[in-house]
Amino acid sequence: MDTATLLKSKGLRVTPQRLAILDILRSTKAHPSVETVYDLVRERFPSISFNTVYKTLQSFEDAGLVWKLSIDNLYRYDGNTLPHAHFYCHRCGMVLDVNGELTQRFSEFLEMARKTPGLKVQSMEVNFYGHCPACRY
Amino acid sequence: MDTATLLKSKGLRVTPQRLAILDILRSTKAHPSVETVYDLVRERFPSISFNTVYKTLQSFEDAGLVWKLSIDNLYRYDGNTLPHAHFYCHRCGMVLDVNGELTQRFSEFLEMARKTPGLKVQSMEVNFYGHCPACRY
DNA sequence: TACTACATAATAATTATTATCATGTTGTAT
DNA sequence: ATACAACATGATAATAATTATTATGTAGTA
Repeated sequence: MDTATLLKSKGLRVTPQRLAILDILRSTKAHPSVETVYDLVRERFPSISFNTVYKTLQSFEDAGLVWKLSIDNLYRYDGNTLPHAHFYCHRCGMVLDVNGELTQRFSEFLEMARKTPGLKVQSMEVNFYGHCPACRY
Repeated sequence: MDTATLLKSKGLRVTPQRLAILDILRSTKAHPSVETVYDLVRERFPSISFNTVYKTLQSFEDAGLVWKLSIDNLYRYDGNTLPHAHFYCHRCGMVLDVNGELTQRFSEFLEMARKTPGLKVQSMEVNFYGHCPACRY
């Protein structure tokens, strides 16, 4: 779906800044932090403020357009909201999607937790930590 | 095992502060933050510094005595280092262990991720988010 | 075209985590 | 028992990341 249409469909206003920010998240698999999105969007909007990026990402998450991940005590944004696990490299800080068999099991895991009496489970995060291919030694 | 013996077995020095801190973690299921451990240990050692608690917890984690969890961008310490999942209540901030069927599956999940080519997976965190029994409405 | 509600930008405050360094204490060897 | 080297502690400060405030600007709607 077209990015402007996507924003409208969630009842969000369409501004050049928002289009740029959402386009960035939709086109990367790098799971950028607010800071990184800020750096990227400044290439096109040099005068955009950090606060705008921060608040915009927040509203995107509230609308369910993006996934706000908490990995190693850092927030990272993922344009892919489908359930999947993540890997964090302790050496270089890179965040990768973990694909394969795990992804199918992911939802089963969530369903299992939802059966815990008393708990109202809204979301789930699965984070692996270690070294990525480039940093492996 | 006796707490002093446990410290020694990991090559760590035994001090009154360390005994108190490790005892706290071994006797609670509350997954306290550094700040909370600091508050608890001050009941017995009113002049202990935050830094001591912070550094001590860090060395405990390095020695594998405790588990440093990253949940909702906050570090929490768990005296139980056996693999298990956690639940975080967005309302009250409480962290609970998730027991049952999930715990057995936890290690399978880790093994699955370890099969991902190229990755060197060291650890794994599974965090559920939602409302706890007391905060459910 | 005008108007209202929301978005933006500049700035500042807050919170959590980590660092520095002088002094004190533990473990070990005498 | 004593002394000493290595590490722990406490006081303080710095850092890093996240969130708040507010005046001005713009999108959406009538």
